[in-house]
Amino acid sequence: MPTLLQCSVHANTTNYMEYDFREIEKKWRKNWAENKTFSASDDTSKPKYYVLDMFPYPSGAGLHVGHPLGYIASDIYARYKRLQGYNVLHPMGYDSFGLPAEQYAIQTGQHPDKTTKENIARYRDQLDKIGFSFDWDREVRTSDPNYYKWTQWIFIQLFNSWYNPRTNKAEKIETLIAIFEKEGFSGNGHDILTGGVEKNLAPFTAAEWKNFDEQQQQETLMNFRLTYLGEAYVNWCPALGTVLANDEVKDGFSERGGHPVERKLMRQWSMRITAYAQRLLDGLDTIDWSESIKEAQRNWIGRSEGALLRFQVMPHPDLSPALSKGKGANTQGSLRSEEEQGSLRSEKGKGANAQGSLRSEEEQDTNAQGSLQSGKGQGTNAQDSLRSSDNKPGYLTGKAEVSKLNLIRAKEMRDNPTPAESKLWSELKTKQLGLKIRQQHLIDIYIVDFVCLSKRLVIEVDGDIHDHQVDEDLVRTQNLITKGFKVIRFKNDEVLNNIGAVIKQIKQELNTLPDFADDSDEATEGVLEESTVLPPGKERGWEIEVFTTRPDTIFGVSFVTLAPEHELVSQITTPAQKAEVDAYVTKSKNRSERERMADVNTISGVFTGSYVLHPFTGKQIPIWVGDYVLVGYGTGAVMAVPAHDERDYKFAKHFNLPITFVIEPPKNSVEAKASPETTPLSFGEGQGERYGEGEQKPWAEKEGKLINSDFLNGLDVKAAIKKAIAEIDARGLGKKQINYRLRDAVFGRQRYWGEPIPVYYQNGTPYVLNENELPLTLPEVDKYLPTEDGEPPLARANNWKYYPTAGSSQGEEDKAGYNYEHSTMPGWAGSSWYFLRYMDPHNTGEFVSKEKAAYWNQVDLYIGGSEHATGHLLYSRFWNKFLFDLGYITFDEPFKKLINQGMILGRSSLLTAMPINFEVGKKDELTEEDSNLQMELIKQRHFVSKNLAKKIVSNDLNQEEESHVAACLKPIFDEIKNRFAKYDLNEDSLKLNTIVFTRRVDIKYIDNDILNIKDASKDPLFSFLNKSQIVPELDGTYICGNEVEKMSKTYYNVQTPDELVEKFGADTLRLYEMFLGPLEQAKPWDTQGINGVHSFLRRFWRLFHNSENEFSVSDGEASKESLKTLHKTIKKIQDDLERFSFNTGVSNFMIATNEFTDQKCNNRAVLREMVILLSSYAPHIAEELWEKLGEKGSVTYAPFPKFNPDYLVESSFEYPVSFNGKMRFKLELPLTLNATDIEKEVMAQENTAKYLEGKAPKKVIVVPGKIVNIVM
RNA sequence: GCCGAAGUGGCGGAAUUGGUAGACGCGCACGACUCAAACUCGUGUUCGAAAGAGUGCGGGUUCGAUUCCCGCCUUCGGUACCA
Repeated sequence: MPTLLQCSVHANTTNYMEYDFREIEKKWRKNWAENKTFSASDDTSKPKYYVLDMFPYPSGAGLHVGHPLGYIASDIYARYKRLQGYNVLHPMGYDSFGLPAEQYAIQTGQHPDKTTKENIARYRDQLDKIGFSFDWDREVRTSDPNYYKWTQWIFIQLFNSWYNPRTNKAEKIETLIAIFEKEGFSGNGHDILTGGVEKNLAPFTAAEWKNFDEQQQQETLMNFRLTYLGEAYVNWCPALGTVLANDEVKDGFSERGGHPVERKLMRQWSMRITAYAQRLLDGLDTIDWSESIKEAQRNWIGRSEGALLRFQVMPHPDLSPALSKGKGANTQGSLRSEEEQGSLRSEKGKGANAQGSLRSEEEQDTNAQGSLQSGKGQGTNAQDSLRSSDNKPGYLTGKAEVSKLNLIRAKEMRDNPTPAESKLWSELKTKQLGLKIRQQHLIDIYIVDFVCLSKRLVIEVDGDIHDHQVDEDLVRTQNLITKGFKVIRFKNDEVLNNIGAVIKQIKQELNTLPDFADDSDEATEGVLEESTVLPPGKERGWEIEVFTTRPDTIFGVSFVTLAPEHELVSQITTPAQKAEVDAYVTKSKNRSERERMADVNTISGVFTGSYVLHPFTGKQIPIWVGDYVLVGYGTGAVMAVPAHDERDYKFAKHFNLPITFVIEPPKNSVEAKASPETTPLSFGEGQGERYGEGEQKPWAEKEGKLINSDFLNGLDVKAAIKKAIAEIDARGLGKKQINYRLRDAVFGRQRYWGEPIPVYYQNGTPYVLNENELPLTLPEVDKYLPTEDGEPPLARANNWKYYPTAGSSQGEEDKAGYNYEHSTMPGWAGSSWYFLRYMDPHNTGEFVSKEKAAYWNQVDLYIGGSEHATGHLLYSRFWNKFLFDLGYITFDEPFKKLINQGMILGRSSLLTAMPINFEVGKKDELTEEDSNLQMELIKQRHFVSKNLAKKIVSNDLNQEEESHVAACLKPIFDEIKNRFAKYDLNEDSLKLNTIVFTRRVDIKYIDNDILNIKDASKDPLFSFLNKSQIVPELDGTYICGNEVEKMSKTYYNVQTPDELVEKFGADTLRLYEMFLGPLEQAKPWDTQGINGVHSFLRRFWRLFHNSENEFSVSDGEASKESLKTLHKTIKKIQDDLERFSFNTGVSNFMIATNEFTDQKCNNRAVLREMVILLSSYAPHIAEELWEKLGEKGSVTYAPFPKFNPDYLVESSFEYPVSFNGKMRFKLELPLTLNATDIEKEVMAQENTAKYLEGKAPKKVIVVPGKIVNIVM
């Protein structure tokens, strides 16, 4: 071996001519590459093991020592599994689309592909140096068309699929079409609905579906596709010119680049991840991930169980008829976020139809519905919503609330009048009044008993009334008044017993009223016959829909709060409140997310002037607007229960709104939790309602007994929730509901450097490409910037259009071609399925073959940073589940075990920077120039070595140090004395100011905390050192302080692996990174310790060599001690690997090596096993020694040593003898002794008597083979 | 605020099921080798002079607690008016 005798860099003495890691590592890197040592075979007869690292983004900065930490751990494990005989898949590739390369391209004009390739080359070079056992033949890059062809293909599969709740999985869209053709679609209640987004889609019959034209069908299907075009509020980043995913935004700024982000409504491709919310939640229980990541995902999905509850709005008489119109507006009430967005857009449509109060019902109905429907976030605009009003079901239109049942009931009402109604009608229809009176006539949304349209007089006969009917009648009356009607009421008794007086009163009323033209004869009657259907006896005004997890507190509702963006706000605000509400809404909308976040404690809100009716008590409840309610969650409206919710409580306090306690905390809880501030309340009858008494606090816990709550009284919270939901459901006020915080994922980016979305538009309708037209490659553009009219960069591409291939049935437009989608896919697209491509990276016919996917299956071990907790790790689970549903793969979860490596923190070196003081007596006489100079000198920092600085601050200098510091500062003080003497310089004031600042200095100028002043001051970055005085320690060294913080260029604390590999070798680096501490923990980087690990490898090397550095091992029997050391080590190493405790693994190698050194063991058989053990941690040195031992082939595939416990059997044990649990001395005893004998032996000891101090032991605990404890 | 993780020498950390606290390494001190330095090797190194004390703090369970239980404090990570 040439390496053996060659001198290493350090080897200028014979003593140190040994382990030449540079030669060894170079040699084996080459050997592995040439022999493709780590190539994974697809030999399915062997057991497989899949070890994966998180996909790196090849940034221009290259790797620092923190990056390879996880790669080293996974590599050790992969190599361990190979030793165990597994067929190991351990691939690596690059997530190579992304913003930084594009930003660089914008700045420099360089094609991002070029910079990306350069960055990858650098990454590869760095990775190669560390000796990873990646199978590079399987490398994938997301920006490679051969790869993104399949990303596009998956997009198409998602587009062509929907989520079927009946089967609870994704299916081809054809199965949905089959359902439409057979059953049609029956609206809200239809169980093929998913996700909630499309729930307001209008019902249609099978026949109607078949009659839809192409566009209508496409629009309808768009409601169900798993990737769809829709309008959504997005995180828009103006600086980057693109939208960002929620997880790419941190505190209102972009994660990459730190630019401000704002909310904006945009037409976007989205992924219906919400369809999988429940399965993504359930799946967490089946995988071996850290609890913190699972918890983060659970929070992100944010499931909450509760009830959807409708509150009827009581329109205020002051509300203008035009505004108050709109039956449609109430039917769905408040909306989810997507809907909300739509409602903002639909204003136009709404305004357009809301003209007269007496247009035909049908028209009103459908228009209002249509405009509302358009808000369903399905990528429509105002035009669409207008178009949709022709009542053709598309995904925009539809009437949700009309049911045949109601129609029948309405007719029944008319056909079966009460006796009183019947009696009155017989009088009125005789025309004795001289005016036309109508019976059971529809006005707006109400069926009135009788009406004279030409006089606008409504005559009502009340049945048996009870309390809350009064309130409902009040609403009805008020509503009719706003429509320009006068309402008179009679009781049943009056009609039945005194019909004459009733008729007389009616006549009087009619005489006093002016005439109106009765122009609605046919129309209104017709409507009544055809489509007007109302719930019996239940009039409807607008409704506010709220989501609550606490339906049990329904009787504690004292107000309802709407989000400022809520669509009903503008409609229900009374004229008196309008100015105030408008101002508030405008202010809230303009507040940035960040502002709202920073300002959570400021309570703000405004009263709308309107009320809702309590669904159970009929009480009036004020409607407020408050920005503590978020439009994006639930329905954008809350029922406020201030007594049992912190935020509601604060709001109520602030605006002095009633607080009604409805839950009495359990007695013991109150006592336990009571503090002066939370004095238990007295919950007696009549005490329920309180107005802002300071000492009362909300009780938000889910325990206690219900009070002041009618039918819920006495129940505990859990039971009350159940009963409340049941009652809400039974009375048709709402229903049980599960809500998720998870939003659909926006899938488009207005950027160049990403996968093109394989879609073209024909008449505005999006179509996906055919599979054989993939990949749709990224076109060339002149600039990587948006066009002048704000289109994404892809719009710049020349003549980049879709020309249908054979098979498409297109017409004239063909020649011109169709426009492609101009946005590209987000960064997470390619990384959501890459783990599958590694299984079959060169397959040109499929994204992965079924057989290979079945064999390689789940990733057994996945290592990466926890920063991907809610991004990548959620999206890839989603895609995996989707591909599983479609039968392409056989596993539902992609990553079986996940380990998050902790961050390696940098250790920044800090200079202690101190300013100086000096005062002048004649301040006023300072020239401007000198005054400036004084300021400058005072601002100037001087750098004092750490230990001296400490003493200066604590005024602890000795004589010698004092004069040393003075000498160091003399030049600057002399200068000051010269310059400022004439201003009556106060020389006593000339000293260091003890205010201490710090300044970072590059760690490359630091060795063992000592600054290399000479080199550092030559660096332009630290030229300030030249201008300042430097005060070193007495021995002339300058000692730096240090601080542990993130490794970053700006902190000058970045340690690259390259330098360390150069200096110590890859094996040392690998061992040291593992040795630092537990893999999952964050830990500071400290280069000092690397020497210890390096010298361990040298000692290990020396075991195989004699003092002349010649390879020398003995062939005889190993000593008993050596065998014991070996087998102890085999066991420990294996145990540590199994529990991913790599740091203790390294320790155990050191311990073993120390022991072998002591034993002077160079036994071949023992050392051979040690080489195999070490090979996963330090593969280069292991290969070299393996070869020297005369073994054939790579150590990679040697069998892992077998642990034999026989070698560890001991005949005696050194018992620790404790007194009261405190170990005092040790005693070696044979292991054959039983407890009684051990006790006897211990008690016989002199030492025992000494520690007993003459007392008799109370008890002696003996655990054979473990411990002796004497209790005194 | 909520959720998660963690607090052990001068430093990184070990102690796997309740059984000798501080393995291993760094640093430091001393010694050997050397003209000398580096390297290497050896010895010591929780605090305390000692008795003794000691794993963030205060309690508890136990013969025995870094480990289990209760209550706090601090640090780090995630998340945040989520109804």
